[in-house]
Amino acid sequence: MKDVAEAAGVGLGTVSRVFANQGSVSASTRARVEAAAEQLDYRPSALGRGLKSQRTNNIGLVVADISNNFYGEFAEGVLAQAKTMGMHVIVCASGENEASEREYIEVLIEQRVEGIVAFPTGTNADSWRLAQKLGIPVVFADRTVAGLNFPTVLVDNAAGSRRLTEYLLALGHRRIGYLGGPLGLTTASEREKGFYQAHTEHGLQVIPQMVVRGRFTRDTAYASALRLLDASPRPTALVAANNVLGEAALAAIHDHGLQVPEDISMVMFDDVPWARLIRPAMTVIAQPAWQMGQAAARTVVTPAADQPRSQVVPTEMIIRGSARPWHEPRPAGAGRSAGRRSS
Amino acid sequence: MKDVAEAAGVGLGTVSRVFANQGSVSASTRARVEAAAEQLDYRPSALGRGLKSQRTNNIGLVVADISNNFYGEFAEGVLAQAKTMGMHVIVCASGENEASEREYIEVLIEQRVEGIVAFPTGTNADSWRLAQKLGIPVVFADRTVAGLNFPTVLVDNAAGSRRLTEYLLALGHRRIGYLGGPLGLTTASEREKGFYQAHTEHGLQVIPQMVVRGRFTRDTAYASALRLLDASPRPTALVAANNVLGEAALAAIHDHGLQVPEDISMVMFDDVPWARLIRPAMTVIAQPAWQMGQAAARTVVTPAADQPRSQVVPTEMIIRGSARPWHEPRPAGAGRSAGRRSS
DNA sequence: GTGAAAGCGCTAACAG
DNA sequence: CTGTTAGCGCTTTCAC
Repeated sequence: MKDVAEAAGVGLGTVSRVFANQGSVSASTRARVEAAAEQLDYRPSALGRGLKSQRTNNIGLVVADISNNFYGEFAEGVLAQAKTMGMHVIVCASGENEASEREYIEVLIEQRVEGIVAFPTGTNADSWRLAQKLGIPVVFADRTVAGLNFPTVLVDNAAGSRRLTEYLLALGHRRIGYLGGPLGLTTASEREKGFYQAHTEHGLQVIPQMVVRGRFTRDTAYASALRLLDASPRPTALVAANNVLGEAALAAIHDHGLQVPEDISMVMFDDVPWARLIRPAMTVIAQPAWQMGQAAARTVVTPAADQPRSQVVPTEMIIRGSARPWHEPRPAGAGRSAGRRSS
Repeated sequence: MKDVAEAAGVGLGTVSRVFANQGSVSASTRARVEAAAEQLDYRPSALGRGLKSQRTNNIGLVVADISNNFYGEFAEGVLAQAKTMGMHVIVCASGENEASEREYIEVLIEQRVEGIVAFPTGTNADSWRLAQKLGIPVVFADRTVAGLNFPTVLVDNAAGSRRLTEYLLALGHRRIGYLGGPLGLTTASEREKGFYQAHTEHGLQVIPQMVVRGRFTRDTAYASALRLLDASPRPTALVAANNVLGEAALAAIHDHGLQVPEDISMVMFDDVPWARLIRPAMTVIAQPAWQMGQAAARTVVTPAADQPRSQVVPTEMIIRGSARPWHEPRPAGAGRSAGRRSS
């Protein structure tokens, strides 16, 4: 900037005024400054500005895995909203790992971001509290952290899995497998709760071996799915608590030489692209990931009036063809399994 | 920091030394400083440090659409590598839009990032040149920009689509549709070139109506796919130049009441999750997106010795079940189309 | 309308 | 080993 000032033969302040576009500068001076800047390829430094103004125009985004379509859509929403607000986004992938998450929180604090949107692992309450204490607005997406009353953008997880389960129950299924996540994640525990609720409402009991929990990540999901399929007797239908688990379940089903929905019915959370591409397409609870990201970004930069306010966005159940009615096999029982009849 | 110094009863320099972990500080002083910092919830400011040291430890990543699994995987690779190097990543989604890309380049320059990894739209050569001139290493991924000899991480696009096309040709197909991207993207033009090469090598001519170009984004892909399917006679097989186009093609095929591979064979670029989940699974050219991201991030922070060096990563053709042999229908010609026989 | 000067938080060089 | 000081690039009074 100094160089520009010298080249234009003006003071530092004037150059600053030209670039900050405030205060008043005569047209001719402005032109001279701009010419000099152009000539020198000058670009203002966000560091200098940030240091002085105590504003970075940066926000942090902490997701588990950006290659997961759900987070990807969400991130697109955050990015889009950030762009309209002149904000930039530092993205961190925690891998659902608590230590990693804590490190990233520290990083973002040091970066003096003006807000953090995160899918929290469920722990690190102290780190989150610290960020807040240091004046950084935090918005949680998809999940919450025990003991922290932060603004959140959530979906009604319990209702979602309840609807999925009820749908299967209404179809006649009585041996429904549930592929869930670690209970430390509120998302996982709530979805599991919905699964139980649906059973209870129908006066039914959940069969213990029918509930299997893995991590919400690719590495362990397949093994969990296998465990469920190897139960004896095998479930006639299956609820997957998110798209990663659903993907693993479908792969495991195929690897067992089974077909959906002929041999086993299946439904899941998340309307990812492949849910629409497989035949028959998968019945799902669709979460508006992009809008959630947008809402979270908006909330985080315009700190809610006073109270930590939470918003619950609606989900939509999209019925497609991955589940079919099930009837108790005739006593004169035939083949190996069930669910062969269409309605 | 000043507060910490006062609270600990030491000078600024000492506090700095404690946190930068260099110079020597007596154990007792260090302890006192750390206690004071702890007490005050002090966290060093990356802005202050950055301004002084002229290093931000930030890099920029410019992708088209982070919700596209290919970019998502790539981004994961970048993030992972960045983490090991103590770097943080500002992610920008250009939406394949040139003006947007230019803005982001400006932003990243102002942010004083220490490197930019980008999937360039193919234009904005001047902006890229500027970044380089200002001392910011730039690495292009997947594509290049005309007139710019920057380091790149590429795959052999022409070879990939050539193999895909040859495979179809070897299966007997003679009316192969090609769903490609805008020729401004080197990725798109090279893949299209490979399609032509394969035909030429077989002494065949590409049928003009069989080549359709859309953008590499969701909005127009479906319409392009439709155009191809509505050609008369319809292609007996189809090459999609990336996963977005492939997704659109498959959706269009389904919407036409057609099946893969019974009614039409299909192959594509990108081994996305759904390619493995559909039945039969899709034959693809797999690009090692994660590794490409990792390599790009590594390259961008450790500027290649001297020369702009490019690396071409290997692709793998994974043959699955989405294409089948085709034979000319018997002269005593029957129904509407072809490709009904299996080998 | 414009220049000069102070200071944001930090590091590095230099005394002590 | 530690305190002091200057200055990174910018904005923002405050005079003129």
